[in-house]
Amino acid sequence: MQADRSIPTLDDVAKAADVSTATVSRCLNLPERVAKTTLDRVLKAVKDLGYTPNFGARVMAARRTFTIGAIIPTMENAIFARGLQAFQEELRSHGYTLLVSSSSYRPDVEKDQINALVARGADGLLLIGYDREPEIYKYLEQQKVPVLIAWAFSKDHGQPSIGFDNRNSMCSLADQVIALGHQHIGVISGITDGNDRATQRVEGIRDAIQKVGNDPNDLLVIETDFGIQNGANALDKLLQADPRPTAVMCGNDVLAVGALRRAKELGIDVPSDLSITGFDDIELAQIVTPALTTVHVPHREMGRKAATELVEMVELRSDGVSIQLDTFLQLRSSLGPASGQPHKSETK
Amino acid sequence: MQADRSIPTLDDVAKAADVSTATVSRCLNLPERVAKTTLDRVLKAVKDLGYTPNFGARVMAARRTFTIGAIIPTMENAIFARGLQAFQEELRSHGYTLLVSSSSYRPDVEKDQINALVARGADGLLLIGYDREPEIYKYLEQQKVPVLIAWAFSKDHGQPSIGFDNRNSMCSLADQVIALGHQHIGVISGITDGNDRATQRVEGIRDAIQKVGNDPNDLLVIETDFGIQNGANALDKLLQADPRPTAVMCGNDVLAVGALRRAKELGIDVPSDLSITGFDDIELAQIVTPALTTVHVPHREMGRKAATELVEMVELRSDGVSIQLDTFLQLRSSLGPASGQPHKSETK
DNA sequence: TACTTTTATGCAAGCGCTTACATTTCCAGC
DNA sequence: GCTGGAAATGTAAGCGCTTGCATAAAAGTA
Repeated sequence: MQADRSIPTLDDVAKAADVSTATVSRCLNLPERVAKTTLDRVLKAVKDLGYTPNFGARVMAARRTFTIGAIIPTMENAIFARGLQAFQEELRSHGYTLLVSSSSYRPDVEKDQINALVARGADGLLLIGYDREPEIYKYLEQQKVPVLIAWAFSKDHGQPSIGFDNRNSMCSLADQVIALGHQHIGVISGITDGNDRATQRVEGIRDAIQKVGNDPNDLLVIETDFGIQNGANALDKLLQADPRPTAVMCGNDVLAVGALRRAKELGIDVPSDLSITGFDDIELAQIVTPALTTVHVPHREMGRKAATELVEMVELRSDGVSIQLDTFLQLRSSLGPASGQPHKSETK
Repeated sequence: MQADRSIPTLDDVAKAADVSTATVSRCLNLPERVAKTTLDRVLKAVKDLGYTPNFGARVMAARRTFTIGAIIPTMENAIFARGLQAFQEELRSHGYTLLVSSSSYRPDVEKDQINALVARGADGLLLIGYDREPEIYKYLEQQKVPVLIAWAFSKDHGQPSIGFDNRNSMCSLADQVIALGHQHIGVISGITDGNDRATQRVEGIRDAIQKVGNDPNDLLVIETDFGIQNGANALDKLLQADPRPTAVMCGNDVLAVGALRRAKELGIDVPSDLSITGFDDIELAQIVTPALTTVHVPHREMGRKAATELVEMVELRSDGVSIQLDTFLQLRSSLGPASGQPHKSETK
């Protein structure tokens, strides 16, 4: 009961076990280089004193933390959660701890957090998307912290990344929408400024429009912050357009669910009066009624692979490779033929 | 372009600005105690070199990190997300950084993470619920890390906490369910072992049953892991019971949404054939069809208050107080009168 | 002008740990 | 019983920063 003595240090343990601090340190880090009997004695002392190594000191002396940092735009919903969970599990199996921060989609906050994480000695960083000030990349390079970008993939960026082609994926979905006869497509997008993923997705839709010979600039796009409510409000605006869109493509499932809800509130039937699509295929997408047509993103796989790759980078076995994952269309009932278009069940 | 020189240190800055390291340190930490001209010179050097303080060293020397750690059971869904977001925002306004880990509902993982966070110098910790090995509390006390428990409130525990009365809240909901004529209630609960919140919620239902003079031990309870799918599967089991329950009360909204989905798949109409209730009132609850009757928990308020209180504790202005928040019943359409019971719209 | 305060800076001692290198101990082999 | 090399342990020099104390410079004061 050495009650309120202060926190025990390596030194205390060394004294208790009657060895040098070096030996204690070795017991903790390279036990095989210590005689069995001393090991036992030291370990007992550690236990008796309830000793835990001071991380700051350890970091400083050993220059390694076995910590990986991740900064995601938001924790408020499932979009990043599933991938991150897989990321964490995989990291854990490699002996790393994950620390997460969320930036609320604000570049300045993200910058602070990158700083915080780096200063705290993160061995590596997982960041979402490419778009950020170049000086951040410069800083990271200078600090020699390996960075892996996730949720995006593009050949045009130097950074190693693991993700999928947001543009092409969305384009495929748009192809499908167009094939169903939709001429007037409205888009509810996340804020594209500083968000390459959102930008690419809108571009994908434009690509599809261009392919069929229409003018991509006619595309009706509403940008809005993240959130179900925002999706709902955006739909209102879209519905005022003339001609009114017959299909609304959303930049992500959350916005789509919002749009869906508002449509329901307004008595607009989905999909017969209006088609709505999402992107991500989060769990929510199959829960809502009607279930959401969306682009399926392999979140777990992405998280897992990101972890293995980042560990490789941290342990200097890799300079960082980029991996492209495949998405696929998840067709569900929220997408149907354009109203007024001929289709099977049409009676009039 | 002092290209690949190594990471700049305080020393480098001191040399560049031609002052002592102490002065540089002061410029960074107590700028008001430094002459304006030197301040400018030092700040310029800091900028030129792209200097960032080494956190480990700083922690070691100053014994403060301005970091708060939080360990939540899961990031995979919104249950903790909203509260945590508010928690983080509030912390940020006090100058603290939040680091989050998730334990996947596994006590051993949680223990590791508590260790990791403490070792990393977290100034304070936010933990969910009371139930964990006593030695963890002992360790935390020894390490002098203030801990605040959230998402639970009870007078029977020594730990300061901020939350609500899980038992009473669920009891009120059960009262309501019983008042609607439901005699056979099935329960889908999270795993109660090591989870006081889940335990309390089930107890709350038993309380309500007892109040009306029935035997609380007759209550049909299925425990299952977290997840929509698990909720769905649990419903299957519950439906095999004889007599079949007319109402299913779920330990949280996620399980409830799963049950709802399965009911829909089985062609069971909610609420006319079966009532389903949740707990938490996450966004999902009002998105599903029919919208979920649930217990509303003031997540944001809880997060915000937890942050202010924990900061008080960390800065030794408080020993930790416990705060109880109120929940309220959020009645929506997934709960109706027991089938076969007389009610307004009954025709036969 | 000489003397006391105040303000700005420097000096140097750690903070708790790791690790290269030095030293001691042990034991196989003769 | 000696000797040499391997194995175990100790010594001590940092890692990069903060901060109490000492000192120097500036500003009042009479």
